[in-house]
Amino acid sequence: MDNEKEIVSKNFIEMEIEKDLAEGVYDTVCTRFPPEPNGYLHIGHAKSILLNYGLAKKYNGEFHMRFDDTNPTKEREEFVESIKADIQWLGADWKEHLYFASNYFDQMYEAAITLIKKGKAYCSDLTADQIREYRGTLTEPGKDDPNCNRSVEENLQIFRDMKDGKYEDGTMVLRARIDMASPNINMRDPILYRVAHMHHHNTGDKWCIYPMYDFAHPIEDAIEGITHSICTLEFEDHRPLYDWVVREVGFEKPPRQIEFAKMYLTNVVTGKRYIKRLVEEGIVDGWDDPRLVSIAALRRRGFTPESIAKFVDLCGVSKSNSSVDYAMLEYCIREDLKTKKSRVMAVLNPIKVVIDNYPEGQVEYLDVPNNLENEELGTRQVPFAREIYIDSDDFMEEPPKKYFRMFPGNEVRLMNAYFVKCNSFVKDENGKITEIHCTYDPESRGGNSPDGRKVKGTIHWVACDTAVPATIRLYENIVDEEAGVYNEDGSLNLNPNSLTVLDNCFVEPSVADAVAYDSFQFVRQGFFCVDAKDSTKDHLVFNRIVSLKSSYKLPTA
RNA sequence: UGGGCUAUCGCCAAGCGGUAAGGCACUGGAUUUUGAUUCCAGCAUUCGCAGGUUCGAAUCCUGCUAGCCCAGCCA
Repeated sequence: MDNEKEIVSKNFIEMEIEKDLAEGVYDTVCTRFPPEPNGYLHIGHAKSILLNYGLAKKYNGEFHMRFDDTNPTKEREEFVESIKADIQWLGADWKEHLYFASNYFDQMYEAAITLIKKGKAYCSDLTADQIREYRGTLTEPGKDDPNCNRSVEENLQIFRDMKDGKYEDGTMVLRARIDMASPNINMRDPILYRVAHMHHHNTGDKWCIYPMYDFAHPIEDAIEGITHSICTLEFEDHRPLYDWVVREVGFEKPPRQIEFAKMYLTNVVTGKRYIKRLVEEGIVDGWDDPRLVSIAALRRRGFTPESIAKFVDLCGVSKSNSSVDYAMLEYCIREDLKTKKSRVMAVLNPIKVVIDNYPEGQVEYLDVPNNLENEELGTRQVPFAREIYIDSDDFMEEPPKKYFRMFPGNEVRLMNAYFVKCNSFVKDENGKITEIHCTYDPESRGGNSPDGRKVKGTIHWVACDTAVPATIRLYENIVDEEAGVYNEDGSLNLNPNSLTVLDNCFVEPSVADAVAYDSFQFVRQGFFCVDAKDSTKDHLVFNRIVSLKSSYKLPTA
């Protein structure tokens, strides 16, 4: 229509795809997300997943889910299940296209035979150390492997023997014959197959030789009819080899590899090995600890799939290494939850307030809209009584200028309830305020006064007798990557504020009906998510997703 | 001292020879039953640096500089 204000520019990958389509290089688009099942997915993977899925969708193509399980030493069934769950949660639907690289081992084996027959691959009994020496260095060319001129027949025989288990691990490899003097180290006769007598989670003990990534990946893509094989920048140097493999093995309409920059979040640890250590050392309580940025952690912390999709979209796709502000992620979840979720009341640091002129023992139920910006969310009944809790931040004995919450003599609005005026307060022997006394205006029920008088402040509250006790955990990101995840002596460099537990909180009773993992906006305090892991009927546990912007700060001067 | 890639506002990011989009963050001001939201305004005379070509360059050329990646029988 004519209200298309947003002119969304295409990213460079879309440009390439459209060029390929226009030039007839490919007729359709087929993308894939090919993780190795060796850990949990994190926010960085979300970008790749949503990018590949989005591209397939945009060009009416196919999106494949494929486990790149060519190295049994690192892979586990547990991870394939968690990865599938995370991708489904993100909404990337692979339909019937779920694949395992290990299911192509036969074709890969045949492809290797083809190369051997063409004289493009040979078997080598050099040790790992020798292979490294022969490879040369970044600045010096390598030397030919003494095995490189073995006859085709002999290579074929040795390769079969490798497959038949006649060689021990590390005693024989299959190498591609390319160019030991190439300035690109990846082209210096890369290893195609290694021997590993290992049980594989999918193929069991059928194989004792396993293909290397550089050989397997292009074949996997080609077999599935992938058109655009999108990966991260560190594989740029591998592209010539990728192209070499699909060409020499003889695939028609071979896939094309395109690389983009990984996404990093500022001050957040995304490295698998660091997270692994945090988990193993018990610093966090698992891969889904809300302080981490694994997909599972973000889910538990309360992020929605939509918020992550928006985030990925906002970040864009490019080839320059970058680190996105965490504030951007927070913005996305705020945007998403803003109109979708109920806005409920909670008191994080309670102070008791007694409304002296409210009848003792009376409880009335106030009809409260769940979200003023979204009428579809309806209303709920919130009990009001003579004794309530308010947040200690919402009262000051001696307020500074421009403080318009509760203080002696000031009238404020209890949100959706009544106007109240503070008359006095009680202190204990330490000078701590223990109780506040107010009077309310019965005419102001619902939060408006018939005489039209205005109040500056609106504060949240919870009736004492019906309040549900809660624990609220305020998570900060666990590690400041800029300062280094680990110190030089190996000790952990943790953010001391990574977890603050408030265990004397109260929330309004309607929240107790919450569904697991549902999120709420607590008035003034920000967005929180019920933590299904630790909540009970009578005691709710919340994780904070994000605080609202610019809360009131006391003037410094 | 080899090869590949990247450099546009504090952070992302458009731009592809015609005179610097947008978002986040931030700062003002208006509205407001959340000091939120919404709204309106402000926010790069300049595109890593230095030359050159051109009527005209962030965009083309040359030379620098900085950062990232590559020497796993990992992916």
